[in-house]
This record gives sequence, C-alpha cells and structure tokens, in this order.
Amino acid sequence: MDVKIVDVAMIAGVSPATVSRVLNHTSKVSARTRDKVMRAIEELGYHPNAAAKNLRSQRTMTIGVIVPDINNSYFAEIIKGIENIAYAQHYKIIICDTQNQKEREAEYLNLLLDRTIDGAIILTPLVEDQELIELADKGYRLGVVGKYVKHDQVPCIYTDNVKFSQEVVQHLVDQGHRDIVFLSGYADAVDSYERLEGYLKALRSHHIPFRPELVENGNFNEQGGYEAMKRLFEKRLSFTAVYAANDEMALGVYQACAEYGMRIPDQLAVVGVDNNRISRYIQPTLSSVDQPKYTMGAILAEKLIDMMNHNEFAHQRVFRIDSTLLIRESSAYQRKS
Amino acid sequence: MDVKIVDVAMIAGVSPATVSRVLNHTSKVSARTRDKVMRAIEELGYHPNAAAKNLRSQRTMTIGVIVPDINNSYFAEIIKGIENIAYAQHYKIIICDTQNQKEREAEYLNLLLDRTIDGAIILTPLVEDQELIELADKGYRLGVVGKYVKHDQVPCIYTDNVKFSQEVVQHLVDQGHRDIVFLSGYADAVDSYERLEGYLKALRSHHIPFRPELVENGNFNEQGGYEAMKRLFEKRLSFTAVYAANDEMALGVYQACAEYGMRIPDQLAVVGVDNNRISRYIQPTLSSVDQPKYTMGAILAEKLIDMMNHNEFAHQRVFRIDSTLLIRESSAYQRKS
DNA sequence: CTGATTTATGAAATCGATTTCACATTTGGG
DNA sequence: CCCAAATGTGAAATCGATTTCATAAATCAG
Repeated sequence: MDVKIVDVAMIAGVSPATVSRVLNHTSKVSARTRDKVMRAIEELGYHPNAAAKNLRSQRTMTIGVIVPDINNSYFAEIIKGIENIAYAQHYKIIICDTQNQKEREAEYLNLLLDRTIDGAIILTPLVEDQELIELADKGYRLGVVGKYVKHDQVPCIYTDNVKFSQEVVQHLVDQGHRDIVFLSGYADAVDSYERLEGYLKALRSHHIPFRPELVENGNFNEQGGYEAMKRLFEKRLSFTAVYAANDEMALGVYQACAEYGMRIPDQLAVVGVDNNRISRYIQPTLSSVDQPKYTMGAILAEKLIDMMNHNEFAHQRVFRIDSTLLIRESSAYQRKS
Repeated sequence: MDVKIVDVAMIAGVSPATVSRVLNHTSKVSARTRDKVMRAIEELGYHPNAAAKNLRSQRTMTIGVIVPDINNSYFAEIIKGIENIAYAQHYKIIICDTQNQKEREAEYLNLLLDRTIDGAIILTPLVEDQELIELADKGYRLGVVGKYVKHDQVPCIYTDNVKFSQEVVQHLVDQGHRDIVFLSGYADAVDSYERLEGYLKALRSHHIPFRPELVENGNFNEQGGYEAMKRLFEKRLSFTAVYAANDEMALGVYQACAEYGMRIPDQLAVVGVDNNRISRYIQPTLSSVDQPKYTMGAILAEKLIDMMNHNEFAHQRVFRIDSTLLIRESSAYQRKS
C-alpha cells in the first residue's frame, strides 16, 4: 500500500542506494540524478518508513521526557524548554507522565532499553539514583532536571535547595518571625529533605531552637497542604509563619487559613516554592522562590543532545542554577518584636 | 553490544522463532521450552528491539497527541485523559507541542506518514479540515478533540460552543446587561467563530442590536485580552459586561480593569471559558464555562484505540459533550435596569 | 497397530531502509 | 596523452525482530 524506496528508485531510474543518498546527503550525488530522484519522491509522495530507518541506523532521533505530572506548570515550563531545543535539533520528544508513580517511571525507563528512545530526560526522578547510575554505566544516555546525580555521563541541572531555603527563612526572620512551620513534601524526595536541611541550617545560624512539631508533611499538593495545616491548627501550636516546600501546598495553607479565620500576612506569613502562576493571582499574592524553569529544560536538552550527537561527554555536565526569592504580599508584614 | 533474540535462542537451545512465540503468546509452546526461554531472557536481560519489532509488525503501538500548548491546563487535562487510557491499553503517546504554529502542526502530522505513530489525536486543530480529511481518506487513523470534523473515520468530541455561548449571554442578560463585549481568539479558530455565533444568536433572541465595535480579538492569551480591553477602554465605548472566549483572555481583562480603575463585577461583569484553575483563585473569582476535559480526552482515546485495534470503525464516532456554566463572583452583580 | 490429525518447533523469508564494497567513469597532473 | 586520483552509482549485506511454511513427534480414532 505504502510507497517504498524501491518504488522511488524505479521511477527515478536509479538504485535504492542512490535515493537514500539523496535523502540523507550522505555522499555526493550528481545534480541530474538528484533532480530525477526528487521529482520521483514528489510525484509518489514518498515518506521514508521510520521503523526501517531506525532499525538500520540504530537511532530514533527521539528523547523521552519522564515527568511526574504534566499538569503542573513547573514541569510544563521545563518541558517547553526541552521541546524547543529538541525541535531545533530535529529530535522528537516522547512525554511520559508517571502520575507520580514510581513503577510507571521504571516502566518508562524501559523505552531506553528497547531503543524506542535514544536518550531520556528525567524530571525530579522518583527511582533511586543507583538505578539511574546503572543505566548510565550500561551506556544509556540520560539527563536529570531537579537533582544532582553523581555519574560523569549524566548531565544534571538543579537549583540549590539548601541555599534558597536558607534565604526564605532568613527573609522570614528579618520580618520578625521565629516560630516558622516547614511544610514538607513526601519524605524521600530530594526536594523535601534538602529544603528541610536549609530550613534547619538557617534556624541554627539564628540560634533559633528547632521545634520538630512544626514540621509537617503535605505531599506536595494542595490537599496535602490543607490537611497538614489543619493538623497544626488543631494542635494549637504557636507559630507565625509557614514555609511550604512548594506553592501547591501553600494554596492549601490559604484554604486552611480561610477556614480557621487566620489572616495572611498579618497573623500568618506564607512563602512557597516554584513561583506557580497562581501565586501572582491569588489574594494576597504569594511570596515564592522562582526557578528558571524554561532555561533549565533548555540547557539540559542542549547538553544531552550534544552528548548524543558527538558521543562524547561534555566538559561541564553539572549545572547549579540560581533561583530568586520573590517577595510578595503574603510575607510582607513586619512583626514588631 | 546489545543482546538480541538469537542470543536468547542460543542460550535457551531453541530457535529465534520460538523465543518470539514465547514473548508474544502467538502460538502454543510447551511448558518446558517456555521455561528455558524465560530463564534465558532473564539471565541475559533481553529487551526486544522496538525498531525491528515495529518494522516487521507494521505497528508502533504509539499515538501522537498534537497540542497547541501543553502549558495550559485545559490541554494538559485532556492529555491526562488520553494518557491514562493509552497506558492501560499498552499504547505509548508522543506529545507534540506546536506552540500554536500551524506549520509545526503540519510537520507533526508527518509522523503518521512515516509510520512513527499508528494514529494521531489532534487537540483543536489549526490546519484546515480538508487536510485532515485527506489523511483519513488515505487510511491514516486520527481523532479530534474540540471540533467536529466531517469524516466517518474520524472520531471527534467537542462541546457545543454555540449552545454554551448562548447560555453565557443569557446569564449576563439576566443580570441586567445589554452592552456585552465579546473577546474572540484568532479568527480562524472554530472556538472563536462558533462562540461568536452563539453570542450573536443570543443577542438576536433578546432583540438586542449587535454592535460590531464591541467585538475584539485577544488571541486566546492573557496579553491579547489585556490589549484588546485597553483598546476598548480607550475608545470610550459603553458596555457593562465582557464575555471572553477563554479564561486566559479574561485574566487580561482583570489586568486592564485594575489599570483603568474598573471594579469587577459591579462596574463590569466578566465571564470566561475553560474553567482554568486560576479562575477559582483570582479575586473576584471568575465565572467560567467548564468542559469535562479529562473525560473528553479519555473517551476519544478509547474510541481511537478501539478503531485501531479492531480495524473497523465505531458505531458512534461523534460525541457532543455538555458543558456547565459556573457562576462565580465576577458576574454575580445584579444591575438595576 | 495403523493412518489421520494435532502439536511443537525450526529454517528461511520478510519488513524497508542504510551502508559497504566494488567498479565504471571523469578529472587532473605532469 | 597516459596513469593516478576522485567521483558517482549499483549490488548485496545488514539491522533484529515476526511469520510462513514445512516437518518431526505426539496423540488419537477405530
């Protein structure tokens, strides 16, 4: 049914090899034959079969992007960055949404093994580093956004969680807060424990004693943040500020505050992370840490593609990117001490 | 370097054909040989090469999803619906973000022609129906979300733009408005002109004369909505309500209102479409038309996969889904007449 | 126990491109 | 004007699976 390379060759009066050469510019072809071939291709509406091409050339020009949740502007922005670079370099991307399930992530990594994709970019991986390292050891190409992975063939890009968490706490302390809640995501995520670490460091440097009861887990989503906050209110603990490990949970904090009649920011200051689009629209506007998402995606894609094309590894492969604390209304109230 | 089916066959002491049979359950294999084969596969860590498989079997078990902008929760939700169905049916999906460029959309449709994908789902296509129809005529499998396409091999699902637009206008009229702005997206998008059509119909049925100067184009994004609104304010036209063809543009309206000191909803009522997540968080909360996005994606994927699997076309292929007008604060102010 | 049927397996063809190798034809240097 | 190098092209091998066809072995009916 479909038209194949031999059909084109037949019409053009040349061999399939020559047609291939014309299409791939892989060796010199005289202007006359190139012409004949192009005309034949046009006439027949020929499109090279991708599977055959992939099989013979041992590459698919496809990158898999493994993401916990595409309906989250943080990831969507990163993907945009990846997609634009990939498109420019004639790579396709397969987006794999794991819906935050570790086993789906593992399953999608199999696309590397069966050679459906030439390489994979993983956004904040759920699987253990060890697994990624083993893949890289076997020569599979992968890159990581949002986490540092120790393997000299794995490019990665991330923001320094510890550092910006310290900045957040510093800011809250400057505003006169000492009793600061930390809302964490799932415990085994880097983003959780590193942000916690920064929080603890900052407390220490201000000689503020750590109160473990002020740390709660909100699973990185709005519902979780809401419930965590409710638990804190119910325990009647004293605190004047909340540092939520992402904006989603901060939204849950807003909701709980509305329910319990707490005013933001004068009764409770709130800071989140991700600079989710909503944080600019909600009332009061939400202070948040902004990461250059698009750029992160673009840089990593660039690097990975570079490695895949030249089959060598890059001079620089670890990128630690600076993030910016955006101070908005939710933390702009200065407490008298 | 990689382990191939012959290697497995060698170790298991059988022929490649038998290994293939074990893997694909394509004909009876004795328990003993199945065992040997499975052990060999395990031992060698064998993964069938996708390209070879695709080439021989003439299918890739992959669906392309072509979308104007993944960083838009409307599309992201639809994709979620598609992804979940696809995953359950062992299909992979390739997400292609066209960034609203017609030529990219066309380029991505080539994935059908070169057999990279078995079928495509297009979310609110930019290309002409004619092009899609031609593809379908040639036997390529495709489905459409957000638009009706007249071809008995193309399943499609959409909400009735004309109908819900009439509802929106009806609601605004009920609130005492007669001078209602319509903010359109790009003119050649179905969603634009059908929503305009509903707007016009509603006006007619209320014997409200149509004022062409109250129709502006905002390109479906926030910036466009903002600029369109500014133009209207600058012209000093009289109006008391805005129907924006999507929520993004409605956000632009909010921005313009803030700048021009217009209060929503008492000086200006606003209604949008899509029930973007932000519409619940912004102040005042934004009235909007909600479409069952996830479900739309899921139904269409189900249908398309069904057609691909059984290679026959479905009994029902056109789905017109009901949408719901959610009335929130931005249009809840009753004008005295 | 014999011939017919079923079951389990292997050899070889096949999917549709790319690439190697060989060879004929030009081109160019002296 | 002749031989060496460069250029352009085709035949055939190849990528790694699936599938057809043939056949040996096992089962069954009478």
